[in-house]
Formats: sequence, C-alpha cells, structure tokens
Amino acid sequence: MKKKSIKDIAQDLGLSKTTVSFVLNNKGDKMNISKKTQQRVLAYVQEVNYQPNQIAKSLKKGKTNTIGYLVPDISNPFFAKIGRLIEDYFWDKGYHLFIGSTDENKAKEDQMLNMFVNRQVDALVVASCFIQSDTIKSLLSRDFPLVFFDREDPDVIANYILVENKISMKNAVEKAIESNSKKLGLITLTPNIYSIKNRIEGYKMALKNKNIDFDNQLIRIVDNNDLKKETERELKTLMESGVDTVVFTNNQITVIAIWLMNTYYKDKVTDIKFVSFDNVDLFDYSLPKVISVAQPIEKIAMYSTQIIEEILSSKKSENKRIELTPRLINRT
Amino acid sequence: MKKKSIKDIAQDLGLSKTTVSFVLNNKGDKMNISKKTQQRVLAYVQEVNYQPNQIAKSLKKGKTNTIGYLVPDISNPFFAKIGRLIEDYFWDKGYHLFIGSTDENKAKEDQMLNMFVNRQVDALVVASCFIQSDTIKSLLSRDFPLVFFDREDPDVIANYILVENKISMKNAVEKAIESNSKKLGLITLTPNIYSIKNRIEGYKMALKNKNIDFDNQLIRIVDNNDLKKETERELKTLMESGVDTVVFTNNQITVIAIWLMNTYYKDKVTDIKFVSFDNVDLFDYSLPKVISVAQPIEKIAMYSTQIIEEILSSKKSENKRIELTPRLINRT
DNA sequence: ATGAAAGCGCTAACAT
DNA sequence: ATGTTAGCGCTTTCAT
Repeated sequence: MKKKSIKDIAQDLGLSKTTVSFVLNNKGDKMNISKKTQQRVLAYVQEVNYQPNQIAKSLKKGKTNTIGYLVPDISNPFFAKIGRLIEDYFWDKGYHLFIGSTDENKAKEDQMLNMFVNRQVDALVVASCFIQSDTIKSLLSRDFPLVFFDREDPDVIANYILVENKISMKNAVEKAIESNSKKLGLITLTPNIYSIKNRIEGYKMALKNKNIDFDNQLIRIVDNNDLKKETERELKTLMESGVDTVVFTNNQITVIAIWLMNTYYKDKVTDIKFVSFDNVDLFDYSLPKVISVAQPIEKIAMYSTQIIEEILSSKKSENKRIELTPRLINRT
Repeated sequence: MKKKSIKDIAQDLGLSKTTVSFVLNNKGDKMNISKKTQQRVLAYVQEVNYQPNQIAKSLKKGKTNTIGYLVPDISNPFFAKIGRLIEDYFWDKGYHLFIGSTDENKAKEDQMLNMFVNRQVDALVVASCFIQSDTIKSLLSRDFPLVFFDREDPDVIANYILVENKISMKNAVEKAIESNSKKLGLITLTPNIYSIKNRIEGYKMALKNKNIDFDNQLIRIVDNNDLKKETERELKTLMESGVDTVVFTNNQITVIAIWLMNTYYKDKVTDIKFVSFDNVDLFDYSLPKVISVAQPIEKIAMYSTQIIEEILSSKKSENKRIELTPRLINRT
C-alpha cells in the first residue's frame, strides 16, 4: 500500500485538501467543518494509517521543530548526559535533536554548523572551541537562536550557560592541600579555551592562598590528538618530579590517568591524590582518590532549553550569561 | 541581511533559477553553462553567503539524508559509543543523525518511530524491546530501511546485528567457576528481551557443564523502574544467601552493584566476584573484580551502517542476521 | 460548510 | 547556453 498524502485522502473522500488539512490540525471546529465530515476524515486517516509529511510542513511553515546539539564528542558522558536531558526537555515541547560531534576540529565544526543551518534547525545548543569563527559570528549577527554551554569566549556576546570554573577549581585544590598535599602538578588540555584557562587560574590561586610556591614546570599540557600517549608521558614527568597530587582540568584526562596509575604505578595509587574538574561515577570506586568538581548537568540542560524556548517564543533575544555553581565532591 | 534563496540569486544575477541550481549542484559543465556564468554564480553565492535550504531539497527529492537512531537511553555509554561511531560513518556519507531515547517505554518508542518516519528519515537504526509492535510491523511490511541491533525477536524477520549472547555468557561464567566460584547468583532485568533470556541460558549452561546445582532462588529479577532500589534489595538477598559470585546481564546493573558493594559491603569487595555482560572502563579499576563480556561496538556500528548503505543504494533488501563474537575480559 | 489557488525553496524534464 | 514550468506535500487566505 503506497503512502497516502493529504491530496489522496481528499480525493478518496471527495473533499478538498483544505478541509482535510483543517480537520487533521484540529481546526475543524474553528473552521466550521461539520462533525460528520470530521468523523469521516478521522476514521479514514486512521484506517489507512496516514502519516503527515513533516518535511512539507516544515517547508511551508518555515519551522522544523528541530534543534542541533553540537559538542566535541557525544560519547563523552558529560555531553551524553546533557544531551539526554536536553532531548527529554525538548521532546516534551515537540522538538527533535540532531546531534553532531566535532572532535574539537574547526573545519568539522564549521561544516556541521552549516549543515544544521541548512537543515533549518530552529535553534542550536553548542559547546564550541571556536566561538570567534566566522560561521558563528555570522549566526550571531543574524540573531540565530543559539546558546553556548561549557565554553565561553568573553569577547563574544552571546547566550552562555557556564559554571564557576576558577573558584570551584580553587576550592577543590585547597581541599587537597588541607588534606596534606604539598607538591601539586597539573595536567591540562591546551588552554585555548577560556574555561580551561580559568580552571588553571583557580589552581594557581589555591597555591597562592595556601602559600605553596608555584612552579611552572608542574603544569603539563597535553594535546587532544593522542591524548593517551601524551598523558602517559606527562604523568611520568610529574611522578618523577615527586608530586603527591595531580590536578586535571577535565574528566577525559583524569580517567586516562586513573587507568595509567593502575597499570604502571599500582604501588603508588594510595599515595597519590587526584583533583579533577568534572565528576565521573568511576571516581566513587577508583584509586587514586579523586576530589572532583561535579557540574550541575540538570541545570545546564534546563537553562539551555529554557533560553531557547524564550527566544523561540518571543523573538526578542537579550543575551544571557548564566554561571552555575558546581558541587565539590571530597573523597579524602 | 535577509536570507537569499535560489530565486533571489537568479534575479540578482539576471539568470534563471535553473541555471543557478545547476551551477550550485556541480552540473554546470554537464549542462553546458558557460564558465563565465559559473564563475559569476559561484562568486555571488560566496559573497552573500548563500545557504541552500535542505528542507526544500528534501521535499523535492524525496530523500532527507537523515537517519534515526533510536535506543533506550543515549546516555548509556554502550549506546552513546555506538551512536558516536554510527554518526561518524554516516557523516562521511552525508547523513545526519536524529536521536531518540525510549526508556524502554512502548508508547514513547511508538511515538518516536512515527515522528522519525514523519520526518522522512531515510533509515532507522533501532535497539527496541517491542519488535512485535504494530508500528514496527508496519514499517517492516513497507520494507522501510531498518536495522535492529542489540535486541532480537526471533519471530520477526528483519535485519539484526547481534552478539552471541548465550555462548559468551556461558564462557564468562565458566571462567568464574574455574577460578573457584561455588555459589553463583544472577541479577537481571526482566527477561522480556530475547538477548537477556539467552544470557540467562548461558549462565545455566555453564552451571550445568561444571556440575553446579541450579537454584532458581539465585536468579533475581529487577524492574527497570527503580533500578537502584531494586538492585539494592536483590543484591542483599543474594549476599545473605551466601553467594561468592554475582552474574549480571547488562552493564547498568553491574555498575549499580559495584557502587552498592563499595557503599554497604566494603569488607566483602575482595571476597566477591562479579560477572558482567557488557564491559565498562570502570571495571578496570573497581572492586569486586569483574569478568566481563565486551561487545564489539565498532563492528556493531560498522555493520549497521553498511547494511543501511546497501539497502539505500540498491533497493533490494535481503534481510541479514549478523551475529558477532564478543571479547571475554578475564579479571581474576 | 467547503473549495480553489498560491506559495514555501528547490530540481529537472522539456523547451528554445 | 539558458529559460519555462510543473510539482514535491503541506498550510492558509480568500471565495463561494
């Protein structure tokens, strides 16, 4: 049985497309379609299992009821969980999610952004490293409904959902020092992202507050390309320099480092302490113990959805910058 | 600057829509559009940053270049990772992914399937518990491009990407027994899914092969609704009955049980052994030790993509049932 | 109480 | 070498 369109339905029933369309969109009463006709249409539609073509609808209405969710990696639990929550919130409002993983790659991010726009998504939720890119600038200048989360570029005015990076990291590192850390190394992704920069600042601030000399040699940078190998090398450097604590600026590196510790430094796992931005369930059971900063993912998802809802419903778009407070999880 | 359509471009340039369309779709040469005109179009399009409307294109062509990825929960690492891989494979072929999380809820699954179909996705990749549902039957009867993974209904002929559930579970449980397990309990989700049933069969088979008496009381079923509370209760039951090993039929429950063990039975974590279908990174560092069955997610993603590609390119759809071999990870 | 017709942005067969 | 036109499936204004 071939798929029926509104035209087919109308023909089969000896009605016009208009009438059928009205009935299907619950405008039957408003448009004075007789009860009888409405029944006929509804019954027939049921019988032939008519499915409206959302593409045609979207083209006509200029609205697709889709949202683009663009992140570095949808399989990173942080982004996966937020994605799930955003999906749920939007599902309730009749929206569907397109996903895209950029691998923090500028070209890919640009392409994906453009494809989402071409697909006429109604809005975008993005964790981008390239907020200054031409593609994004152009979206912003057109007032495209857009909210950034997790990453910020202070030079670009836009909607941001962020967390207090600096002070949370400071608090976490101070907790470590209070429980006896003396020499603290730090391993971080290339600090080209403002959030990461701030997390490093927080680390420095904690050292300063606790009168520990800052040693630039103890800040080790790993490149996104071969994270595992790079982390292995830098962790080795730090271990050899005799640190008792390692601070990480995001969950990805911490997880790798836990694996490395259990593989290559099994005898040291109880001597060393970790501090990690982002929390992962694993930290509850693993060694070394991790003091972690848990981001409020429910709130991040909720505010993203909410801001987009506002923009979509009211056209006026005052940019918002929301900074949420993470939760410190002390495991000492 | 308002968004330009092909019509605008054509007008601005004093050409027809056709000409512009041909140039934009790289059919300029084939259609004998002069080099000069092609240059003009390309330059102008660049200048005004023209973005083709994919919705209009889709409506016209009857093809959207989208795939629906429908799973119980996109934030479950198993589904997130496969999702990521599928996204990557399809990205290379110009397809985009719609995601949907069903929570194993029939009504939600039905709705989402229908919405995907309304959105005219070109194909679906689905992990469904309700392969017998009317919605799915109707898709199947229309030869809708569809591949199931992770779950199977032997009564329904379709494309399936599966793993050897029974024999893998048997092997894993036997490994446990060989390393001295005497009394093995099992905690499982409601076995309404064929895969889960088979995993339980594998457990029974191992006991039989190793001459351990089967005790139905040691099979504990937890409901999806309040997984944490239910798992807590059933784990307690098993611990009190003196098991030395607990077998789990999927990662979700195992992860919860690890947390419970570390929270309520800290003194027992080295006495008890776990066996888990699905592997999670966490198992590398956590106690109790876990013998796990790691599913070949790369292959699952690859075959799903491949089968859909075949269907999409060649219309003929011989159903395939691919059963992959998981990897046993022995941590004793 | 219902229908005709235009049009959303695009493609492609068919002119010229 | 380029233009005219119909049509994808739907909504909606304006007629009747």
